[in-house]
Amino acid sequence: VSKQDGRGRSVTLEPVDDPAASILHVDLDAFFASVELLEHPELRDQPVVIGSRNPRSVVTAANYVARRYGVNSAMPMAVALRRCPKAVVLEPHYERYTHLSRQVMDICRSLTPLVEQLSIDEAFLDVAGARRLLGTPFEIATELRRRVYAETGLTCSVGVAATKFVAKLASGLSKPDGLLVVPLAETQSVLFPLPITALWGVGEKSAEKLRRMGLNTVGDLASTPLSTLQGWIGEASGAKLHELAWGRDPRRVVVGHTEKSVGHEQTFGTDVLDPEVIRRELLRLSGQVAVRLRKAGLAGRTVALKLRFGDFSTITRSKTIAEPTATGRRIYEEARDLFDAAFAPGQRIRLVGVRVEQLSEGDGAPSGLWDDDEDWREAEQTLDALEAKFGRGAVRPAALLRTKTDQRHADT
DNA sequence: TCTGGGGTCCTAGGACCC
DNA sequence: TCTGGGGTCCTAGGACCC
Repeated sequence: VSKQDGRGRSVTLEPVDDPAASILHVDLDAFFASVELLEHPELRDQPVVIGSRNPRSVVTAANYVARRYGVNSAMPMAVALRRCPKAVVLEPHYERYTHLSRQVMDICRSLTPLVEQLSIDEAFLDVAGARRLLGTPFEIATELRRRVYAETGLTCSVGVAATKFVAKLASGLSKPDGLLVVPLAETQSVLFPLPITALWGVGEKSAEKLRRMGLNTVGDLASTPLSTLQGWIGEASGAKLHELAWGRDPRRVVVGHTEKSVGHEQTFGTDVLDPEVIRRELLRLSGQVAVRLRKAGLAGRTVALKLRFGDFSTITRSKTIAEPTATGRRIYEEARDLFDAAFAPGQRIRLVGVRVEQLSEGDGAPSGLWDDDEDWREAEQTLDALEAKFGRGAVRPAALLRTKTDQRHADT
């Protein structure tokens, strides 16, 4: 079968099989947009863009009709609407996406336990052990695509190869609604003609650097001596890219995934000059981060603050503390101190973010007294108000917690 | 009408230790 | 007597991915 991909290139799809190619990469097509179209089938042939209405928003997803106008994810909404004024803009509904994502992942897991979820709309499957029960990887991929469509109404693309990287590449080449098997023996002939940006980890900056060195295709990169490459782009990146260019990728499909950091950030509708507004936002973000940490049973030792200024320049400041924490109060205190040290009056703040790193399985969260997150938030707000009145450090959180608990007992 | 929010990984310098 | 090499941790910045 021969068909066109999203960029008008011709892609050949063959029902080939190769025992060495047992890794599947599943990728839902234009996921958020496709989900919204399930609810609005009448818009199917119109350009549809997902994003919020606020003036600083970006495109989170675009259907294939909109992409023909040059509209893509991460593009400022203003630019997207300039390119495609007739685009229908729909607000995102994350609960729907999460729900459908779960359905699709369940279908994957019914085929093999070796499923590694990469993001909300992507997963790797290793079907080496499923061959005798379910058939060749090609047959399994076909069945997977059939079931995803039958059970959710969504189309997906699947790449099949011997490695994760090539499988992911293959799903991208087959998009939308495609299936592409790259047998081990054909890996290099598929890889070498592709532009260097096809390599996982080569974005615009690296591509520009490599092009200046005369490298335009994956094949060019493969034939560059490793040490030369490392001299240009660094030890680790050089080695990794060189391996990928030859189609070598030792990463296995792993089922569990441990988070390394948890964070939240917020861009203001208009830049903020008042540091008190920033501190309030820091308190809110710290609380959100803490809630997520406690829900995951985690605590962290490093608190990182992120500030983006009116001119879009961005700084980060971080502080590592001795004991892991998962309380909004503690996270906020560090974030606020970092902010106070970094902020100079007159600066316009566009974005503020809080992230907690160096996570461990945490008894950093005091449990028992306050395991209810609503109570936490309320306590933190109360504390904030008291500090505003009596000054920082004038209120002992422990005392407040006790008072609050006593009061609840009294109410009961 | 110019730039979201969630992340991961790498680099590089300095402090510190053996 | 003027300065090695290996390792870890911390901090800041940046590229990249979805």
